[in-house]
Amino acid sequence: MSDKPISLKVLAAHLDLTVPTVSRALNNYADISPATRERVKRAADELGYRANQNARRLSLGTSETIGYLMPRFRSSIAQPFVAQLLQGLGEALSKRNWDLLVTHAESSKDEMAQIERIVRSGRVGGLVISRPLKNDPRIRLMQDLKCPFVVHGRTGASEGYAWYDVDGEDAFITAVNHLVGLAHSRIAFIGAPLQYQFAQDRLNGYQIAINANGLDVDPDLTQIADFSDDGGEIAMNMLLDLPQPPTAVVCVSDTMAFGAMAAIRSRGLRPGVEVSVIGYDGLKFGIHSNPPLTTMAQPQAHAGRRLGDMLLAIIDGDDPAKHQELQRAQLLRRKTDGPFNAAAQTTVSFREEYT
Amino acid sequence: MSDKPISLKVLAAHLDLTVPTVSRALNNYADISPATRERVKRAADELGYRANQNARRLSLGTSETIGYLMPRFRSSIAQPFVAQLLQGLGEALSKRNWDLLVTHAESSKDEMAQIERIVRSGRVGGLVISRPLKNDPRIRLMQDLKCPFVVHGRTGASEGYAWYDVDGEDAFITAVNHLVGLAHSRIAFIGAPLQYQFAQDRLNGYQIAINANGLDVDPDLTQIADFSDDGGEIAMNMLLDLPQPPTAVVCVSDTMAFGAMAAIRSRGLRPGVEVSVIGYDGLKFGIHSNPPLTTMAQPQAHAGRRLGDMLLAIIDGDDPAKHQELQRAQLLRRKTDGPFNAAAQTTVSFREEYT
DNA sequence: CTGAAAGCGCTTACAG
DNA sequence: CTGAAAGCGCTTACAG
Repeated sequence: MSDKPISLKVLAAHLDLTVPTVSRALNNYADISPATRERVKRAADELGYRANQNARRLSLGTSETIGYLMPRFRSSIAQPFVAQLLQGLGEALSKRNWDLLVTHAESSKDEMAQIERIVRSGRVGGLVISRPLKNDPRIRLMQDLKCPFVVHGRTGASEGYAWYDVDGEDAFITAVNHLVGLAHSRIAFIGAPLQYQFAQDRLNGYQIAINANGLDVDPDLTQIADFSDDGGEIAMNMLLDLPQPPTAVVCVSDTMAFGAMAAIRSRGLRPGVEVSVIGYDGLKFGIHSNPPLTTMAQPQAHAGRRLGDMLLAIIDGDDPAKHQELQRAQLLRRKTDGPFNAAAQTTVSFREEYT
Repeated sequence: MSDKPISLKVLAAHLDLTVPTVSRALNNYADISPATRERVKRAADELGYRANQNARRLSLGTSETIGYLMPRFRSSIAQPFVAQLLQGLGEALSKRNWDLLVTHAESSKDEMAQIERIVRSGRVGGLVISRPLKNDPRIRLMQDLKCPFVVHGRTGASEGYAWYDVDGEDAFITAVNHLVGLAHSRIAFIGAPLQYQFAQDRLNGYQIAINANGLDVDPDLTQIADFSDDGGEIAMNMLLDLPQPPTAVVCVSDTMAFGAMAAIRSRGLRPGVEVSVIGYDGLKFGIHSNPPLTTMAQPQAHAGRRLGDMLLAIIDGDDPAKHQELQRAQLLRRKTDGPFNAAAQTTVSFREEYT
């Protein structure tokens, strides 16, 4: 095994057969005698023959490749799960020997151009789109291009295309109810810009649960900030500066929750004691935060595998609208969800009033 | 813009020109009249023409794609920087419109087969290999296949191929010297299995610095464990169970350091007070650990970009041996490196002897 | 059961 | 400056 890859022509000559015959033998055509099929396969193995994919794909008219658009990130802490998602996708694709193409774009405009390019140039037979906006132009584009795709997340109008999502509304209802069960009544929400549908879904869940439990709907308790730990910290500081600060807060991501905890600690308060915090994502790292973060956990590797399977099925002709999968997040209790207590509440107010 | 991608043939017919002429116009051949070149380009834009890449690449005899082998991971916390590395690689490749193919493998044997397959099938023109073993069979394989590659890290014999690495030996000398400067004298090492060259390099640095400072070379102070937070925790527990436990520890990764801190805290000790801890990687997340982790930081996005640039240069014909780049890690002080103090030392011994 | 023909959609000498 | 020819390495009807 070495040097130039060996072509079908060379292999055929070596076997004293014709190129098409060898091709059919390798591809298990029924009309090839078992004897020669074996002979061909053996020789192919010995010579280390591998079909040239560019040629094969040109002939077949398919790229046997799917694309993944990496979410752009502001904060370097933001994407710990990309590796897991890619691994899951890879597993799904490898069953059929498809390739995974990863692209990233600097801006939304770049991204649109990028999509158009890789689709129209036949580089991919399908695309995975992450973290959609409420009204995401990429979805419209993919539909125009008539290229199969699957979305990790949902848009506002989630009909007519394939997606895999975790129910953020449900998760935040669960989180708020859990805090209410711990006797909290001033519960705040730290969110991300509402252009992202996931941010809206989670806010909806928060609001539904607040109303259902008959709690104050104080607009000051809803803080929207940059989707990063710094954003979480800033938002939490705003909340703690309120005349009547919250005793508990739910955050749209673990990363934002880490920032929120930093703000809480910096005032001499203890997450889970004076102020409860619940994150979202279930990052393994949350075990090591100070203190370990209670969170709504979602399984990322599973997401990758499902996304890959769905996309392949659609490429095979399935109706995209039939592939919509909603997972539920699970409350993962660690150390930042504590019971409300009046003493702590006083401490908070005290600090705010007299310092 | 919609439906079937439009071919050169259709575009040529539309323009009343022949296919080769249109091709040359699009590729800026000098022997095409400026007038028709413009006319062709305009039409191409209007019709949304994109050259079919499978055809183009078959004709050109190049895949214009490089491959990245995802490191396999035991622990889900282990790969927070894959996304950053991919982003850096993507940036380097996008300058020339090359694609990035990502693969993963279940086992080392699978990985070898995988490499052989994607290289011989012409799917990639080059490969990025991560986290090499001391004597890594993948490197030999790539050389046999005569396929350009670049290694993220180094093997034992690092000659003759291209690599980008951070100097682990130097980093651990720096870390140990820093602790010595804080008056520590019993300094432990928590490492990963020595089959990985990076694990060996970092151990070497540790040993060099221990000797250079004339400290005890107590073999019990060197703990090799699984490359994960759990591994770090187990190793730290072994160290704390020693008759004379260390007052400081250097860890080969931030993840292992997080585990070590968990072990320290679980005994009622404080990282950075009773036991100092220095990690390696500079994960942003370390800001949020308990307490914030002091670490030897390396720049990951930069690594991706450099790796991509080097590989492209080699594919263009550069001598691989000329592309070897060694970065230095920087000490990033947060809160886990504290001065040695006798009182703390007593506390540790006390706990161990009487409980 | 195997061979001879045609085509996938490009690019690149080679003519004129 | 543009056209007619050949080829990249496969696959798939179509003959025999």
